[in-house]
Amino acid sequence: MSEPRANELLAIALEVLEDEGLENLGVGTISRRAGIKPPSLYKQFESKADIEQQLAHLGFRLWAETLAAASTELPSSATRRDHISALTYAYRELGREHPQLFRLMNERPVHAARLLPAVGETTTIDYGALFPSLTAGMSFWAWGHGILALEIAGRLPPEIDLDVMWETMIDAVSTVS
Amino acid sequence: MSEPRANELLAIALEVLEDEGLENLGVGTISRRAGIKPPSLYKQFESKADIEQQLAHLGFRLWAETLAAASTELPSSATRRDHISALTYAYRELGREHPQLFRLMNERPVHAARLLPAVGETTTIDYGALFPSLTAGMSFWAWGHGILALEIAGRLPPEIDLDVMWETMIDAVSTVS
DNA sequence: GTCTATATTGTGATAGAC
DNA sequence: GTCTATCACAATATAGAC
Repeated sequence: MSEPRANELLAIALEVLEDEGLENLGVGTISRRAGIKPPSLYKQFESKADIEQQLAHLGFRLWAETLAAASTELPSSATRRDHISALTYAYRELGREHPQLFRLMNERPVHAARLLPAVGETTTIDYGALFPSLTAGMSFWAWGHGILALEIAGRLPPEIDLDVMWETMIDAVSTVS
Repeated sequence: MSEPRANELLAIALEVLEDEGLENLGVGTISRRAGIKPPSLYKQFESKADIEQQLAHLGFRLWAETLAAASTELPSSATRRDHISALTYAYRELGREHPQLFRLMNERPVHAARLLPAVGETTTIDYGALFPSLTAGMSFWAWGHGILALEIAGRLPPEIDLDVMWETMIDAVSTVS
């Protein structure tokens, strides 16, 4: 199921994902870059869907850990705005470093039952203290998600200032009671 | 290039897109539903990419016209918040009625040069009067886009209240100077 | 405008030998 | 863990007859 070799191959799959794009992630492209033949992949993974699921899992853990680190690294004097700002920029940076992984994680449904146990352990942020409600917090998350998704998709005109778009978000979210 | 028959086939392609999903839109599925063979499609369209581009074009026109209508239908006594609210709900409704078209339009770059002439004519909303700047307006658009994208992708937990997410957005956007 | 026939390429996946 | 060989499809696309 999860021999050491599987982790190597998963790292290679992640490279392929980012270098060649979500739609070109397949057993052919992965095995080619790994220097092996497609059938060899099936000794480590059950199917293509299995590979994608493990990549997504890896992504959710990366996101959770990175955001938690960004928040806990702040001095105790940090304001609520500081926390929102730090989380926002960490989120943006993750998306820019792993745009295709971001797509893999967010363009399809998530099977929470299989995912949350492993990810939940690394999530130490008290979102309830930061946002008026879970729903409001999710709405703000959708804002960041939307900016990132549009940027990654190449849907924003080149003349607009992305930094200002993010600042607009941070300002608005920070001033909401 | 654009005989009457092409419009019929484009309407059928739109049905296929919504019924079978963006990843299953192809010359096979379209021609099957049209009751013809794949080669016949190539008399009306240059390629699969051509079909997708025309579908996207149709989508951008639909969006522009529907949003313009939602805004101009308001009474002259309507407040700024009324306009934002009307635009938001129209946008949400469009995405819910055409989720796969929404994906087709937004998950890939847009070739503005080919698209904007036809769409621009139908856009009669003065966004400059509604939002503090073009960039801020785009940021708010990204918010709606994000909520819709996450809803369509099935990424939101079932227990959260989508209406409240949208209201959170409308409230925040309306109170920004 | 439609068809048959075909070309080309690619996909995910399995069996079984080494 | 790796390979060769193969399967079963499905994809976009073209040529040319009707």
